[in-house]
Amino acid sequence: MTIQESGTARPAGRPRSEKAEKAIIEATLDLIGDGMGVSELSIEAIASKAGVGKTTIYRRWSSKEDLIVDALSTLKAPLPPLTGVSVRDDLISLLDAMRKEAGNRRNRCVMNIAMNEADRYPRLMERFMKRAVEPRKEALRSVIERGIATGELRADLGVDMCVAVLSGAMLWHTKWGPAGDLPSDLAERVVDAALEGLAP
Amino acid sequence: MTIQESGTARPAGRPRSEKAEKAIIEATLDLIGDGMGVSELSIEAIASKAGVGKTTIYRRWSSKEDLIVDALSTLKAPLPPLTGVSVRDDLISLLDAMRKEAGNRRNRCVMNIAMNEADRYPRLMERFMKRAVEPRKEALRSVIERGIATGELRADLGVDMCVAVLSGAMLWHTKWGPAGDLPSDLAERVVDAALEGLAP
DNA sequence: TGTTTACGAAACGGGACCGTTGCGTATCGG
DNA sequence: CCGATACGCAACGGTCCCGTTTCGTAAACA
Repeated sequence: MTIQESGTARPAGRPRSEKAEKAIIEATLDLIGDGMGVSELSIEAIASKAGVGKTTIYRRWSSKEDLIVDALSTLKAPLPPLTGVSVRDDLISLLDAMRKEAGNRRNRCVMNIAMNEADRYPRLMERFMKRAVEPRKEALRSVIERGIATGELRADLGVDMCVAVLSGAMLWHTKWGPAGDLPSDLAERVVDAALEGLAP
Repeated sequence: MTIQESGTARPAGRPRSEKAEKAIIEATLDLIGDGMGVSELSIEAIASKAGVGKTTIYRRWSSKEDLIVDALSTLKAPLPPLTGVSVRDDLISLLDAMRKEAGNRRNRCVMNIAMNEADRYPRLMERFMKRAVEPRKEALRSVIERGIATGELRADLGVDMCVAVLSGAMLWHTKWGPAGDLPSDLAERVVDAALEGLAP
């Protein structure tokens, strides 16, 4: 037994390929992005698409769920910067970020997974929710709470109802709105409709 | 060749069992209700759950998709009666119907299928949308159009935006709201929040 | 150079379903 | 009773994927 040089113990032998690992994650996300559900994803398909042997996958992850958890974790969540000037502007920024993400194939299908398979893959979803959904929900909540504090929003509705109306309207458009990309002014129109109300 | 009695030609031999047919449809809906996606449904599982031979299924439907189309078609769509007095009351009726349906295990999972698998099973979804989604959307649209005509709703938003805000808020609650059944006054609160707006 | 570990490829036995076929039985009309 | 058709059941060969193992090769270190 030799003395390890630095703090990190460098194991003997050939090191694991970073490139293979990236390729596996990418292949996984690509397949999810092509509309695959969790149960339809097969290790063989991922390995084939990544140009990798199955062994290389099993060496790193002990189950399909573990792999998917790691793959989803690499999806970064860059929330848009908020000016903090008016609540209306910040809400538009947040909802417009939702619109842009909905235009991305990967993000859209990941959202599908989040909505459909939560029951069957609870710990996968728990982690994914924490990583991707909660930050957005929290950002929206904090803007709404600020609006309630400054009087820009009604205090009697509750934060959840405000979140529901705003993000629900965006969600509806991504799912059942006219086909094609969402119009670039959608976020602004949604916020104005929600803030001023449907009644005159 | 004998003369057929009535107009309907009664084929010779043992008639197909109505009971088996019902059992197959029920088993299919049950499995979907248990969270199965379309691709995970297997004919063998359906046959087993229905207490039926696979042959009995293949004799009636040539593909899994055909069976699912028929099964989904049996889900009735009893829209609530509308008083036609105030637009607000009719909107609450429609949204409360959504709330009640969301509490039903079968309907909830059918909704999941509609939202997730539309890309992969287009003709299945086309038929299902026509049968289950469109009538509700149309009912909502017609109430909203009436509201615009009578001046109870703003005319400048467009019908789609109103639909999005109202049903989007309900959709959000069913998916990401607090766990458990939706509160019984949810529809009323959603309608009031949407009509009067989030701003004071 | 030799050791150690990772690599891609291929093959394994096993399981789930597929869609089909044959079997013995049940249920209809004639 | 007879012919026709449907029934449940079991079995078929075929495909896909599982998770594991073996193989020859590649890349790190001593």
